[in-house]
Amino acid sequence: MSRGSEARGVEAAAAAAPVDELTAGLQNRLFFRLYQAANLLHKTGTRALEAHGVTTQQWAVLGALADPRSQGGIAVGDLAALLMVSRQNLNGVLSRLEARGLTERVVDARDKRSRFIHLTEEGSALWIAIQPEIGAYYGDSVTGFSNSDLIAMLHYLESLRRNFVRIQAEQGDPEE
Amino acid sequence: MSRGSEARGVEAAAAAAPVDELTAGLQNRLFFRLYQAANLLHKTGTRALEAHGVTTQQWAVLGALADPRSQGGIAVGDLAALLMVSRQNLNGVLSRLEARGLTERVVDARDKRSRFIHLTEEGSALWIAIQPEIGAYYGDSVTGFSNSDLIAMLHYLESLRRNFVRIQAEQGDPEE
DNA sequence: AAAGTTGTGTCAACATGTTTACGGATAAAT
DNA sequence: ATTTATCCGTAAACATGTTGACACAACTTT
Repeated sequence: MSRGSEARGVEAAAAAAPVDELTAGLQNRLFFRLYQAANLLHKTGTRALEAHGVTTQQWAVLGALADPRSQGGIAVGDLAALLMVSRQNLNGVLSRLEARGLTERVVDARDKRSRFIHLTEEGSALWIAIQPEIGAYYGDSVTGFSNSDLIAMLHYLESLRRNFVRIQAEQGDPEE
Repeated sequence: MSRGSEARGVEAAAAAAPVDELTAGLQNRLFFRLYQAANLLHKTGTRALEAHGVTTQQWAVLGALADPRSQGGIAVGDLAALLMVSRQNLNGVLSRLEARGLTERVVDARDKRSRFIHLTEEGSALWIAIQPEIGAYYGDSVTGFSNSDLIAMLHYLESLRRNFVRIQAEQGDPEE
């Protein structure tokens, strides 16, 4: 999380550290960049769709609901797990989307405890309408990336995510 | 932001899209993974340092202040720019750190408008004390990554970040 | 049938982020 | 010297995230 450690160097090989200085420096910079990139993703992404009043978090939800795998709706708990977000937080986002008439909660006939979230007509229309803007924003954000670069970075992010999920389980996450 | 588009396929080459389906699908998945990874970073990272009551955002700040380049303090505006965060938000984090006696605001002698933020003795001690935990957490998060992998991913994140910064400027960011 | 488990919704407290806006102090420019 | 610009702090309103705790309905198990 700190800015690099290039300027350290002096006490390089001291105290038999668990990882060497090079690796530690790379890790520090990697996580700091991830932190910066995440902040900028939400800031610039939300601003890119400002005209539609949709935040990055909201299109993550809309996108998940528009996915073919969510045909007929997706349960709240499953959606929260997919987005890696708490149920309480998701509820807030869903409330705002519902207030705009973009999503609905429908009680499952088989298991009446479960609510299936799905897009309304308006939600579907909005999702389709904002695709060009989303595409333009994505394209702009990965300027200079070839498909190979996209695949490589996707792979790294997926590895990182999997490690995070494992850590979360090891930390005894209640939602696991 | 949506879950992949592997299940689309049917209307593949329709409407002369600006980018092909493959690229669009990769971008969708890339940003969704980034969103997930960012959420998990804060959740698992903050929990990893729960015993010290330090959040990921707070160690980003502490790390920046502990950096040799911040010797003698760093101006609030510069720190906000470094963290890619608004001045108003940074103020809140700094207030909490100050309340715990970890950081201080010192008026610059040359430019009395400017406040130099720097670590207190306690802040420095805490930063040093949590290094093992941070290192362990980082190492755990990048399990399976070689140094080459770290460098490659760091490079991709840096490219992405640079694109975000450019977009932010194009969007007419007031803080630019 | 009674007891336990599960899925949701909600409330509260907190930390993090954004935006717009204003005020005060100081520096820089005319 | 007066205007102008810059840096900082603060306030307010909002969206996003966390946690813990409770309540209710409904499914499952005994």
